[in-house]
Amino acid sequence: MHTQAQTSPPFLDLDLLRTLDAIAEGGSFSAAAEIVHRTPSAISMQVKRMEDVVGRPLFERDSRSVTLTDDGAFLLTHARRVLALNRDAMARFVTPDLHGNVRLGAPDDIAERYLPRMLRRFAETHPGIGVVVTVENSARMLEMLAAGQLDLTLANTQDNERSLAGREVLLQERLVWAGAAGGCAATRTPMPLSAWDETCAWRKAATQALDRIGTPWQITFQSGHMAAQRAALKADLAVAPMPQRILDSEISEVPAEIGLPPLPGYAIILDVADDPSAPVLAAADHLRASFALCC
Amino acid sequence: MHTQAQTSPPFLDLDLLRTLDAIAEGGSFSAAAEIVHRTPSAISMQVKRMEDVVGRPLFERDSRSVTLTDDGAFLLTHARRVLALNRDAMARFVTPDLHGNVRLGAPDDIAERYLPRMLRRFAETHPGIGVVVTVENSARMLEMLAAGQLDLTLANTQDNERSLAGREVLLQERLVWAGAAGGCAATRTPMPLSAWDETCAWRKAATQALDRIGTPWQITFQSGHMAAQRAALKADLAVAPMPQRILDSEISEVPAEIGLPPLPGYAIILDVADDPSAPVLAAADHLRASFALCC
DNA sequence: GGACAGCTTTCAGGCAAACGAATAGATTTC
DNA sequence: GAAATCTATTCGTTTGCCTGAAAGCTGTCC
Repeated sequence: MHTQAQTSPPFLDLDLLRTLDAIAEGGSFSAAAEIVHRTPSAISMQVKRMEDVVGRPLFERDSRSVTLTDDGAFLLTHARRVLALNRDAMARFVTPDLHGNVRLGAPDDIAERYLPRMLRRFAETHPGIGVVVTVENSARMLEMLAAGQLDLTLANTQDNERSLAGREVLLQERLVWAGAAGGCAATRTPMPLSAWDETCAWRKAATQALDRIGTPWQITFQSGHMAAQRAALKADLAVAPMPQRILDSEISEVPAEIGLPPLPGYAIILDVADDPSAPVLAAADHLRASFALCC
Repeated sequence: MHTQAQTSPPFLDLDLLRTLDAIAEGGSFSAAAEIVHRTPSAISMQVKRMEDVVGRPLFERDSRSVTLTDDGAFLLTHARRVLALNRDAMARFVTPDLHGNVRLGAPDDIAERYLPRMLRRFAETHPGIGVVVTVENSARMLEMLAAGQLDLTLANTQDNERSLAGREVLLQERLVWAGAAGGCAATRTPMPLSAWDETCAWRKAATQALDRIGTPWQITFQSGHMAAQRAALKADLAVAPMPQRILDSEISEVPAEIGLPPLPGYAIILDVADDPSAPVLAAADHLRASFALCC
């Protein structure tokens, strides 16, 4: 017997997942074949094996080109997570004694909520690399990156086509109207808003949405610190556009009955300076892996 | 040439990682062979291949038994993450159209910090299953489970033999004395403690440890909400027994010089009602996978 | 001390996967 | 409209991994 006992779940080998990723990247089986250094026939058979394991088609064959099915797309995001995780782990062995400093920028909501965890694990895999974190607003950090003052940076941005063009997206998420649980700030006129400064992507999204439906608003609280923003919301001083994930027992989404306009999504992007050093590349890979997992 | 081009990083196939996990679980190559339904010789060769890829020994051979090296242990945690991620993704295909509701209980520190992420990914893999979360203290939730008001629950407990007997442990962690970074609350007499109510496993562990060395203490802050606890710590109002993972830039471990007694570990357990439905089993599996990943 | 029972490892066969070449289909090109 | 060129797939051949048997090793039992 060579079939897996049904006690252990089926699994797709990394080899197959890498092929899936290559197909998505290259756009065709033959392009993928070059990427993974195999023949097109091998790709074809690997795809067949994958479809066999999951029991569902992963591609729609147009006899000219192939496109991912929903199941294929799902498996692709899974594949990318696993591959990033793998790269991250292998870094410990292939680049054992990488040394140097990495200057990383991050907006404070990310710096506060995600970076501690992520950088702790990075220190495990890359003990020789020091990370210097600069916390500023997203626009300022992109400037610093361009000016050579940062090696790589995370940033928040709106998730429309124009903003994301050519950018590497780590996370996309819906913005919601957040306010004190049970609070009434959203019912006041003009509506009190808490926000970062004018460059903030969330602020722009919120004010544009309000202007579109003609709701008057007013910035009543402005701070560059997430903690201060949260305090303002908890005190019911204002409402604010926030990523869904910051909601907790004290800060909740403003009920739909209030009639606030829907907010667009936003994205966290990763931007790396030109001609990055090996430590910078390692840090970038680690961030990719961490975000792929922890969202 | 069949060696990987150096452009693409080396990788260990899931097959090999599963073997590594099986060795750790079984304690020997031959035990692992039974687990993965292979012969001992295959295990031996797989290990050799793994060591070849990473370029370092993963096991120390005692000629009687094998023990993991540091590199091996590192790779094992990586392997378990990847395997859990895989099981989770495969659930979409092996249990395609599961429908129903799951009533899940969780203490608020877990509900606030972990569940949002975990449940979002669960919704991806099991779109037909709705999850209703109840947040209460751990003791109350075990009662509700016994009363049939919950289908499964997470709970905090001390990690001694008696508490864990027959329980499924998802996470074990050290408790530390947490206080404001640079704060002095721990030096006051009696020592001000922040804690949950009397049923809380952490509180019991802390007060017992203090009583044992005769340090006077006093509960100066009591709340059923994690956020409120954190606020009390940040304000240097009190110290509290906390899992290590909640430490951040504002809340840090009380320095050893203060002389506080060592705290026991604690555990997060998963308890499932008798005769669970298929959706409940799927949710339980997802929680297992998520916890294996996120710590 | 010798036989045994564990363990890991090595060494010959079998089988599944990848290669290379050829096939089939569809769009582009002149 | 026919050749050219791009796809994905199928057909034999070769390579790599697993199996099974046998060997080396080290403690244990009688």
